[in-house]
This record gives sequence, C-alpha cells and structure tokens, in this order.
Amino acid sequence: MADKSLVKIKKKYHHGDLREQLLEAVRELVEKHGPDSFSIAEACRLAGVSTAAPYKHFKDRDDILRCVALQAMGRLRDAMQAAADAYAAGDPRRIAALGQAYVDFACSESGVFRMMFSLTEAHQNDPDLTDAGEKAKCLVERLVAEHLGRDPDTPDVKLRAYALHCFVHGHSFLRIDAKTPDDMSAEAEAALLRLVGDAMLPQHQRSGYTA
Amino acid sequence: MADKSLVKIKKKYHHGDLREQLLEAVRELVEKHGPDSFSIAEACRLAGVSTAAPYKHFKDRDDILRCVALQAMGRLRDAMQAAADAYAAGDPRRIAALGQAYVDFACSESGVFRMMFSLTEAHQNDPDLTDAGEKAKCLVERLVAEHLGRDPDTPDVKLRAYALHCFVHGHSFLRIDAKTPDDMSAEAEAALLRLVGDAMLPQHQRSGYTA
DNA sequence: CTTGAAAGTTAGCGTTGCTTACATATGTTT
DNA sequence: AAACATATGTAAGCAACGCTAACTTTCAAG
Repeated sequence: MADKSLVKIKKKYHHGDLREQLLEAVRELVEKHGPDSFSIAEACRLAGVSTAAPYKHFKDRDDILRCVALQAMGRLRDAMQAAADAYAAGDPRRIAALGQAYVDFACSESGVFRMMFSLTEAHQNDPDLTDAGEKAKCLVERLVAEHLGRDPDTPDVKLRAYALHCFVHGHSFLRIDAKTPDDMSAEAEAALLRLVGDAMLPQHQRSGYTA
Repeated sequence: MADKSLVKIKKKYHHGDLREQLLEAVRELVEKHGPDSFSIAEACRLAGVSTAAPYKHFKDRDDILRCVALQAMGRLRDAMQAAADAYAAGDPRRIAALGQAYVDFACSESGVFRMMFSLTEAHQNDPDLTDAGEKAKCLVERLVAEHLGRDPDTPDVKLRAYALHCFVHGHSFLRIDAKTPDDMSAEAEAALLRLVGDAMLPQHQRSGYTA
C-alpha cells in the first residue's frame, strides 16, 4: 500500500507547521485530481485540521494557489538551472538540456504545471509571479545569447529565445494532454528537441559537437 | 450600454432552444470569467431558466464543457481551413496563415481555448474530442507535406508538422497569459511566424515568394 | 379527446469557500 | 510565577454550487 503523501497530520493543538503542510497537501491534491477539482476542505482533511484553519495563514483560495504556483516556479527554475549547469558554456547540449528540463518538469508535475498557467486575472498581475517568470525568461535569453555568441539584448536573440520557449511550452502542454503523436518515445522527443534547436540556433550546426 | 449576449431568455414554458442557448451562455461566461469560475447556475440565470433545467439536456457539468469545447474545436478547424484556403497550394504564406489563424482563435476566444486544453481525464479519452483533434492534426500534416513536396506519411514530415504545432500552441498560450515580450506587436508576431516557418520548413526559403 | 413523452418547475441534500466568535497554546513582561 | 498579547487552532453558520427526486406543464401522435 503506497501512501506517498508527505503531509503529517497534527498531533498537538498547535500544528506547528500548518502553512507548509497545507501547501504540500494542495500540491498533492492538484497533482492527483487536477487543478480545478481540488478543495481546501480536502486539504484540511489531509492535514487533520478544521476547514477554517487555512485562513489564519492564507487570505483565500487564490492566495493558496498563488503560493503553490510560486513554489513550483522555483522548482522549475532550479531544474532548468541545474540542467544548464550540467554542461559547459558553449556546449550546444546546454540549450537542449534546458528545454528537456522544462518538459520533464511539466510531465512530472503536470497538475501544478497546468495550474501555473491557468491562473485567474488576479494572478496575472501578481508581482511575485511575474518576477519569477521574468527571471526564467532572462535565464533562457542569456543561454541563447551565449550560445549564439551575441549580446542578450539583441532583438533577434530575444526573438529566438522566445521562439524556443514557445516550442517547449507547447510541447509540454501537448504531452501532458496526451496529444503528442502515438505516445512519442524518449528518443523521438530528443530528436525533436535537436531538430528544433538546430533549426532555431544556426550556430549549433557549425559547432564541433555532434551529440 | 453594450449587452452583447446572444442568449435569449425564455418566454414560454418550453424554451424551445434551451440546449443551444445554454451552450452559448456558458461560452460567454467562460469567456468573461475564465474557465474555472463559471457556474451552471449563472448560465441558467442568463437563459432565464431554473437551475435544474440543464440536466434535461446534459448529463452533468463536464458534459456541458465537453460540448462547448467540441463546438469550439469546430470553429477553430473552420478558421484554419479558411485561412489555408485563402492561398493556393504551394504558396508558403499558406502555412503562416494557418498558424496565424490558430493564434488568432486563441486570442479572440481565450477562455474557451484555455478550457479546451484544461479538461479533466474524463475528457481526454472522449472519442468526439480526440477525433476533432486528430482531424486538425491531419490538416496541418497535409499542408506541411504539400509545402515540402513530400508524402504526408513521412516521419520527418510528421515531426516537422508537430514541431510547428508545438510552436503555435505555445505562443498562443503565452500570448493569452500575457507572457509574451513587451506586448508583441502584430508585425513582430508576423516576423516570429516567418522566422519559425523559415527555420522549420527549408523549402520555404527556396521558393519564389517573398511576402 | 386521451395520453405519454419531453421539457420545464420547486424543494432539498451534501459540499464548498469563507466569516465570525470563541478557545487554547506560546512567549514576553513584570 | 502571574498576566497579558499574540499566534493559531475550533465550532457554527451563511450563501452558492452541483446534482437529484418528484411534480407540473406543454405538445404532438393515436
């Protein structure tokens, strides 16, 4: 019997760590039941706490989702950074690894990934979220610029970085929606990333790497 | 005072056209309040009907969303077909127009577009929806094959068609999430589509067209 | 006409998000 | 140690929601 929940139910009157435990509970529920059909009440039951308790730590439902999304963006950015760090500057595999990290995150946390991009208008203008998004964009632009051997502020570099983002973003969504052709294999996916990388980053082809 | 609702409230006991009017009401509400925060009850109020009435026409909430999504996919496909038909076979602008139609649909109906791709697992395996998706995919593959002067069943053609789909899909999502760089202008968007088209469809560059 | 199906209604159940009022634990001050 | 302020929990309750059951109205076929 696999109970993989990381949420500990409380023992004492004061939970001690309810805020984090609630976020974790919501994360698990979003992952299990999808972003729409989760309820605060269910998360409370998971944490063994009354349904009014969350409102000592969060403003409302949207605030909880905002925090979960914020944590997720942090994890995504860390994963991308780690993937990029695995290769030296100038190595063309660096960009592919970055994209692969993005896709892998979407697949392994499809619920929260979908949630991150289905937030209400109230969330759209949230400074924390837009900030995290901006940082991720800069990361990609820096790597693309480095890869092309150009300045990150060039319009063309920004456009190419954005195009790559569009691609991995779209592919991520199509994958978790199971709309990718005949359940694409890992090899086919790697080939796809390579094809797009080669097509969008001309420098790629002239380098000495072949992997 | 602009009341753009197309929903007519009922006059007689028997509405006469409740099913379609409900779908229209839901479409408007999804567009106005987002895919998550709409309620059947509100749609009923719009149509001037009791909250129990919808269940004579639909199984449940998910069934309603399924039908709205199905109609939307029809509209999307029509728009893509029309865009493609605007140019002769072999004209490179054809593919760009196809992509532009996809993006335009996403922008003009961002609510339902988002909804189409945030359906529950129950929807994922719905034959009608997967069927509509399959048809759209074939349309793209046919045009890409035609454009490359190759057979639509080539793995490479399918891969390139899928890559293009990923790109426009991702761009659409990023646009309606207002995550596109500095509110990209129409010209910049056209340049983007051209860049990606040129990069992904080598034949493009060798053709005589310059637009 | 009668009658039966189709398509509405009202009433109500259980769940949800959230608020208010109250209870309990913790830490600081005196 | 006593007392208070603060943080954090509970209990009870409201309005809205999705959905069902049972009843009523309309319409069309026989």
